[in-house]
Amino acid sequence: MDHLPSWLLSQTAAHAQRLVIEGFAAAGARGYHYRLLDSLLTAGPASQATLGRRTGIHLSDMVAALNELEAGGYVARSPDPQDRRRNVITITDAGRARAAELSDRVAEIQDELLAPLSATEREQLTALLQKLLRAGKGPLGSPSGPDRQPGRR
Amino acid sequence: MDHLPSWLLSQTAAHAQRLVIEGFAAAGARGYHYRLLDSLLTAGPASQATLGRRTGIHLSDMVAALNELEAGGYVARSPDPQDRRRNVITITDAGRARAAELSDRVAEIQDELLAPLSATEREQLTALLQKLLRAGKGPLGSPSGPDRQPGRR
DNA sequence: CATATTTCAGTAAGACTGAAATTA
DNA sequence: CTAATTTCAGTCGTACTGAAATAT
Repeated sequence: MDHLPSWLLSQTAAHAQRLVIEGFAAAGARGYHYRLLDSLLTAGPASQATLGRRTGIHLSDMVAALNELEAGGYVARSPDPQDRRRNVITITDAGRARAAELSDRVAEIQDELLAPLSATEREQLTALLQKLLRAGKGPLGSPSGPDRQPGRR
Repeated sequence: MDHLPSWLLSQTAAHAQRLVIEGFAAAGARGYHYRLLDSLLTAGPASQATLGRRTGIHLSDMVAALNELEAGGYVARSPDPQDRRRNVITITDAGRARAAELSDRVAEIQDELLAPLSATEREQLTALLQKLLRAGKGPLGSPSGPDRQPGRR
């Protein structure tokens, strides 16, 4: 049983998630919040659909997660004048501060999680997981670029 | 974001779990069932509490999972005459067949999951996850041996 | 017409908390 | 008394399905 990669992944992921939840709970945050703020910071404002593609968060979960971030003043939702189906999500100054705060916690969590591994082993693990993920997600890797103008016809 | 080990673990584990759920759904099973049957096969009959320690399944979830296995005729629950608080869980012949069936599916799933990795990389990944898990679970590793006679006083 | 986006209601497996009843 | 075991009722974060409403 402890030779099955799928089981090992579930268990280590559960362990990692325990640490994340524990680390974020004190700040009243959860994983989705950090994922979204980080994506907005590093890749800029985007529609909810694009955010979903970038972060792997389901569009149906996006609504509630953004509601929470908006209620905290960490992001702003504004209608896109170019495409009135869309909301443009922008990070606020408070959101930037929040992202920095959560980023610190995340760094601590990685250290705690990876404590049993050497620096070389950590890099190996990261590389292996990335390889697994990139290949597993989709044959073409789903570009997930910036919102493009939809074909007007 | 895709440099954070905790995030990579969540994502790869989610991917693995999609495969497992998909593979087991056709057989009307879920992960807990396989974990329990495998533990009964390889480590023998046990009380529910011991099974929980061996499989990492919560005792509060154990009840429902064993109910399901019992309803399928895969395990038998019988009171322990030595300690009337306990149930002794035993795998049946049907349970052994079920375990073999699920085991085949699990093997297929590992192949699909690990397809992007070479044999050496698969071993590396397994070893790294094991190291992470053993160190992370508990400083002393929680022996989880066979049911011992409780102190009679 | 088909497609994309946002939203809502509900489901699911896994992991957990808290408490009750029984027995050691 | 304390401690262990089984059971039940519920919560939680993550992930997903299906459908509606709106706009392209």
